[in-house]
Amino acid sequence: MKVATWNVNSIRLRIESVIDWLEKTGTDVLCVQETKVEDGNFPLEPFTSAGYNVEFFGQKSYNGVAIISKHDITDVQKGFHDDDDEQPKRLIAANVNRVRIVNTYIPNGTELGTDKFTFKLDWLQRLRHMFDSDCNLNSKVLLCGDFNVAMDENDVWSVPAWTGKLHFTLTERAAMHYVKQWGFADVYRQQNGDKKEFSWWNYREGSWQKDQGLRIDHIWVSPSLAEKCSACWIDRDPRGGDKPSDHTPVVAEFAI
DNA sequence: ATGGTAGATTGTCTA
Repeated sequence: MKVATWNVNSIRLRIESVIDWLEKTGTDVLCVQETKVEDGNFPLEPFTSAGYNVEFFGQKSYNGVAIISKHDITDVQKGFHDDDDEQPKRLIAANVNRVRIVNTYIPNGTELGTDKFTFKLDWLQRLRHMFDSDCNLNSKVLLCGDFNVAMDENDVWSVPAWTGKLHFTLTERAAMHYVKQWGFADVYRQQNGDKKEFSWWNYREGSWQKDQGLRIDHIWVSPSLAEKCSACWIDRDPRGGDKPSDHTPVVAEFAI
């Protein structure tokens, strides 16, 4: 089973390239973030025509997540259990092929010391608590998405440039590490050692051309799923195409 | 300190 995560930065604008990529790569499950569309306007038809099921949870203009799968999608959860309607649409979870898949668009944080930065840290606490209460460490659990955190020095193009900056502060990394300590392995690191590759490049400053990016899109899995992982890679092709998202897909393959 | 680009939307907000 091939599982991917991709922040598409508008599913409606990117619909053709997403469908093309799915068909070209034969991906079984694609988790997308920043769909930026209300559920009533989600472009469902292109996916069903291509043989995929979709569960989505979105809002106008901002945020929005979806799980796109060749297999049946069951036991869908949208948002945290205690969220009200006003909360940003940043999490969708479901069972696919007996794997609990949690797809998240973790808050950006905007700027250190702001309410939004605090919101990001609090959100990560809630994410950890969700695994504590809902998931068994012995079951197959996969957490993926745009985490908006680079976890170690090989995840940023320049350590001096990023030290103390949003996405790479010790505070954010510690909060993210607490989530990881539930029992997750980063399958990209497991499969690729210290390799330095990125999943996001700023639209500004010619970042893509200079390969000045961050690895902030991740696939983390529970121990029984880590055992089954045979490969994990970053597919740079979509980022180099016409009118690209600022993120590119991360893919993991499992022998299940 | 500011601006550089992009998307949804149409006056700004978010990233």
